[in-house]
Amino acid sequence: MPELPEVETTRRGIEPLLRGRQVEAVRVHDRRLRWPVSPRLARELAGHSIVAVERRGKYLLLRSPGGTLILHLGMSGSLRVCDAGAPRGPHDHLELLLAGGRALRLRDPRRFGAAIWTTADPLRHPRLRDLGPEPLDPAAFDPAWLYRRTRGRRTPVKTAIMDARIVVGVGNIYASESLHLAGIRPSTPAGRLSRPRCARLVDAIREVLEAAIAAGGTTLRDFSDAAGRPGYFARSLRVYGRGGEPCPACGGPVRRTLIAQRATYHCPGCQR
DNA sequence: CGAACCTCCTGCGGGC
DNA sequence: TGCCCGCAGGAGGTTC
Repeated sequence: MPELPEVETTRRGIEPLLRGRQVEAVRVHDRRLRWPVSPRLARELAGHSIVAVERRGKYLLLRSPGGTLILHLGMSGSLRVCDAGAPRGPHDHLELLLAGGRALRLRDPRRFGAAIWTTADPLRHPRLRDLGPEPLDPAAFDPAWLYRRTRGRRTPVKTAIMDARIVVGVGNIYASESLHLAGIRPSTPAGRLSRPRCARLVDAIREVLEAAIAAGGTTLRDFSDAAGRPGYFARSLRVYGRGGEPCPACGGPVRRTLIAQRATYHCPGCQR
């Protein structure tokens, strides 16, 4: 489910409620996430306060003096801050009980998400250390980088921009959206992109992600922010999920294809 | 190294 | 109404 805009929307929602707040206890209701939740988490986080809520790619980092909780929402995860006594759903697997009677809950029906506890530098954790640049940081993600990292690669450009070692945060929705905005066909071999087209694509990715964050993310089915509200970017989607509908730019029909087994949407008229 | 493919898991909507 | 199938926003792991 969540790509960078949804994760950032979540981060912005939970940060003011978590920062400076003590975690009184940790409840693990089901440790069977992508990797089993470490038993050390409850022992070593309880009693500490959250000092920062950061994001790296699609990962959230909850820092405390005792260590860092690294969260990933997978396909179906969401975080919610609620009253500690509010009824718990069957997929609320992890719960941080906060001072003041509230709780942060991780809900994840498919359990593709992760909750990783580390007392070391989280940015050097194997899950994070090889991540590429943040797309919203112009100093980190720029046309020269994209150009260099795609040379010699025959993989479709859509697959390349979904590769977190090239750039983080772009998932299946925003890959199609960015390529449409940039006028680039998703199946184009990444290594054949010219420098100017790399520049257009970098701009498009940034523009799409920023607009999506401003709208609170995309809710297709079940994404909701920390307060349980949906995101409103779905109505701004230009091609994703719109196979057969008219392209907003030229009016021609949007085509649905399959790239690397993932649904892909583009306008054959606008994208070359 | 790159590329193709498979995998984890639950829920939902469509077709019959 | 019920059942079966395909599909879903991610990404790690294996194999060649």
